[in-house]
Amino acid sequence: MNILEKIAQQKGAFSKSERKVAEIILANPQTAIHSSIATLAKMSDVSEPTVNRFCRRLDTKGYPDFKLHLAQSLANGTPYVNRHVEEHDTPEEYTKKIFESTMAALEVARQSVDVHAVNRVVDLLTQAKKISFFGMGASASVAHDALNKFFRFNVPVSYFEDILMQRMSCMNCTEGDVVVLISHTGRTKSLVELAQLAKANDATVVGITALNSPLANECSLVLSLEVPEDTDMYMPMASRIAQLTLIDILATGFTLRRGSKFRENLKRVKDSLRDSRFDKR
Amino acid sequence: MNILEKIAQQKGAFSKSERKVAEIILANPQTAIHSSIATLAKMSDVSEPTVNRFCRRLDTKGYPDFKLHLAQSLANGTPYVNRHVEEHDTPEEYTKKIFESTMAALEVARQSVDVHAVNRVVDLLTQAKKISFFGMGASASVAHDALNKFFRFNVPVSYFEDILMQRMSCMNCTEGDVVVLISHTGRTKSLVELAQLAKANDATVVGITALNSPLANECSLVLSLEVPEDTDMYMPMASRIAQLTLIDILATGFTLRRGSKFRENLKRVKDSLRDSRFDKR
DNA sequence: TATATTTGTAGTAAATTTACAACCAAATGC
DNA sequence: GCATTTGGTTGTAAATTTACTACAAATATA
Repeated sequence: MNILEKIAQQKGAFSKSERKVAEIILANPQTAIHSSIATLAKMSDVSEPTVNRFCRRLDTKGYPDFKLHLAQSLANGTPYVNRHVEEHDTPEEYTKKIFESTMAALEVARQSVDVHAVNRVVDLLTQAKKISFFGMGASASVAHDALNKFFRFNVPVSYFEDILMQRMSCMNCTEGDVVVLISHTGRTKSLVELAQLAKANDATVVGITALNSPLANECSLVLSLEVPEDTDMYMPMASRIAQLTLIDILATGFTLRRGSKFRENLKRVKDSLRDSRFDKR
Repeated sequence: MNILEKIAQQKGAFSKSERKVAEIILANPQTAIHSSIATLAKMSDVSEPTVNRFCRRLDTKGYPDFKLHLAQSLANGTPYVNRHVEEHDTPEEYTKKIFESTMAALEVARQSVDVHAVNRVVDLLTQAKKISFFGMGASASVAHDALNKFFRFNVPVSYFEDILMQRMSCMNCTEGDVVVLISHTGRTKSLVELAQLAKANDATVVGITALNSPLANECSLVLSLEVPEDTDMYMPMASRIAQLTLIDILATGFTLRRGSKFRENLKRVKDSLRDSRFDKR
């Protein structure tokens, strides 16, 4: 794994002085690889052995070995690291951090995606008589987005915010219908109930959720995403972006499966929006 | 340039002993980065200073610096680029491409964000009496997401899908209200109308949209995002993700501006969701 | 107050670099 | 044709920098 990401991740487990070292390195990794242990110690305002201990804590043999790892992480430009926003960050800083954290989260998510599962879900979706997307809270907007995408495909697709409407929709399911349930934690009670309801009515239930969660256990098929979430802010951010990207992937898989003729149709759908827009200059 | 290639290229220009060093390094570079200058000298059957001179000939500061360069060359990694999905891509391929394109798009977006504008919008939002988010089509789910976020802040916030409701909401604006309009192209007629309506009623109109677009021209303040969009699929993908990230940034700026006491309140909001969830194992 | 954890000091070992001398080969002068 | 010079290459040894270990002081924790 990217060692910068590792530093950011383990920052909580470090001691006070070690954290100082971590800060300095994260703030300026390019400088770090060109510094000796003495220079870095001085920059971080700690002693040399502390830097050394810091390196060991990251499972490296020592400082030179650590530098090697760091250099490799930096090889492809600056890597994206999940850095938490802090109290006194300037707008410039938190803007940068959020963009980079989001990118880092996507990288982690990418590696955790089960491509075979994606393929099977695309299979299911292309054969579905009807597709429904449901999510609560932050995941509701993801479901909403999925609706937008799949609606263009001229497929019967539904999405409801209202719990009762969701229930009724799941009640009316029949074989061949696919219900996609979106939840980061997989512990939202009402979604688990929807899963049970839909399954009882012979629908195929796909979960975009955490593995082994109550929701996952009720699903026919689970697409799991591993996302490092910044809990300091008490708001789901990265998970939602990863879910949306997964929706993009499913939608793309769908159009590819349908072939080029189908995509011409998509263009017509897009063109139909022309009247609602001002002309391009 | 990759230093391994450089060694291979310059091999002719080396002296006899230096060439020996080159051979050894090219044969097993992985071993080289973990060896000291003494070990490498012994392996190549030359003296230590020869190795040092060899390093300098490659425009490095010395042996440690050379090792750093070598390590970077050995780090396997491809930078993120916007790669278009193609007709016959396997699920593996298009999954990878979409993730990478999304990350590449975020990187571009990050560089195009005007931090000062972000800061001013955060200013406006923290002082707003009421905040509204509107968007059509794909941007509707972004507005929806913004609602989710700002709702937690215990601020009067609204979002409507229905055009008439949107209109009425803008009609009822008064000074101190902020209306945030989201549109990738900035050419959606109904949004431009909303902007005019809101402005006529003394609301501050913020646009998350393209610069110099009809919508941008009606806004008090514009947050523009430059996003490379994959038009082959006829679906907005990257733009939406960038917009969401921008919403995350605004929300984060908002909480930071409100101070730590406010964030404790956020935690309470989050905790209040506990009853609707299954316990964590 | 006792104990564990963290941190720094000082000394040591290792590694890298420098300075210099030996060597070799080609070129020049005698 | 042989000695001498010159330029470059290589290795030895010393100097310097660098990283690490052991232990003690300081700090936090029970």
